[in-house]
Amino acid sequence: MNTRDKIIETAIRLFNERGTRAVTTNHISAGAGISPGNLYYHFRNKEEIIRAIFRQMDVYGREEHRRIHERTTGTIETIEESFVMIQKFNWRFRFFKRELTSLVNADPALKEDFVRTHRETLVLVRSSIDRSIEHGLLLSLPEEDRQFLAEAIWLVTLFWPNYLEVSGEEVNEASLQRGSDLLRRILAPYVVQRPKRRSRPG
Amino acid sequence: MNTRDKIIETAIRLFNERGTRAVTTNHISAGAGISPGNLYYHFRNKEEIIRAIFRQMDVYGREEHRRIHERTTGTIETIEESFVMIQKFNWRFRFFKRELTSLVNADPALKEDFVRTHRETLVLVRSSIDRSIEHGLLLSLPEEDRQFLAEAIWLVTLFWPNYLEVSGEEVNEASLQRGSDLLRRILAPYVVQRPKRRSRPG
DNA sequence: CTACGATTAGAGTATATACTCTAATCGGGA
DNA sequence: TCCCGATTAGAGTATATACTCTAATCGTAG
Repeated sequence: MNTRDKIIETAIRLFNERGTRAVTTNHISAGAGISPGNLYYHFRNKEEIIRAIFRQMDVYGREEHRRIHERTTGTIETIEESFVMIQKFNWRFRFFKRELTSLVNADPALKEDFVRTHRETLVLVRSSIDRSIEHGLLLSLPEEDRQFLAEAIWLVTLFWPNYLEVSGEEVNEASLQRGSDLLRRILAPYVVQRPKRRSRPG
Repeated sequence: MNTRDKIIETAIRLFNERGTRAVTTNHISAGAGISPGNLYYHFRNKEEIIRAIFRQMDVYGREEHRRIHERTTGTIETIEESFVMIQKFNWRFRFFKRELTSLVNADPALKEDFVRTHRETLVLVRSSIDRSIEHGLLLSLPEEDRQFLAEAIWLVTLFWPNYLEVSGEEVNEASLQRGSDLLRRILAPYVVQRPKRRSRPG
């Protein structure tokens, strides 16, 4: 692993553990086993490290989205699966979601990048809904309702881990599953296959 | 206004403007027109100021909740009204919601306080749903679904301003209204008197 | 090998920031 | 009036932290 990547990996780890505030560039260089000077040879400043992490997150995220899109048939089960996949992916970058609002507020460049990705994601979710409707898996909905449904899904996906943390709940397999359940219940009324039939396997 | 309150007011203003990270205790004392020594006579440290702000928020919040509870008949309209009221109240303490996860993660005492309030609020929302069902305004739902509905409502209420900010949208009357709309659409399927007859099968 | 650009070390620095200390002042009761 | 505790001023300090500087070393093309 080259020095640049070592810095990024260490930063992700420390940020996840202690938050961007508490972690200094000197901590990162020490953690990566390099000198502060070396760190600053690769990054102009701390903000740039965070931006680089976001860019990596973005690249992985797009891959993830593509994978989800490919295997998604539009059934409620695949939507749930996608949620779980996204949460697992987010776990690696959990500090970012945790501090999301502060981070994007503190760095206009980062905000711009995030907003772009955010909008693209919303389009993806929306198109997934459209597809499900076309395939007769979801009830036909007017344009406006589709958009709102997409936003509801994305809001829950984006903030569920934060919700857990501020609720005093541990973020683990089980509690993430609850987020997935919540999503299912939000979607349930729109699923063509009668939603009231709650005798799933289990 | 006494010195202590002056400090709190100034801190709220500056935190809202620039975030807790960028605002120093010296900024606060300067902004309040007092000396740093004086500030530290009233508060042991910065964390204590934030805790004091939360306590104030909590007191106001409880009043607000009581008022909402009194006038709420359980119709979808009053639920929307409550959302808007809560958002307006939150606006005064917007830094707190913005940095919510970081703040509670950084201060265990604050976290404990917040979690308590959070749980109480969830109970309130839940009882509001129960009441609506009893009055025949919402469809009867099994226990589990009620709880999830309460959580969905509270999650959206809690994170809607954050969602707007990270979406690159301005937080204003109109965008807050969209949050209220979202909430209505989440609830719509459970409302007994169908709000709008849509062209949907069933 | 040599030259040389890329990389790295690590001591060093300017500044910021949370917080302290002591003396002064205020305000109200005796 | 004087006293005395509560309050306030504000210079001062220890520490942290982001970042710099220069010299050393590495890797590789010629």
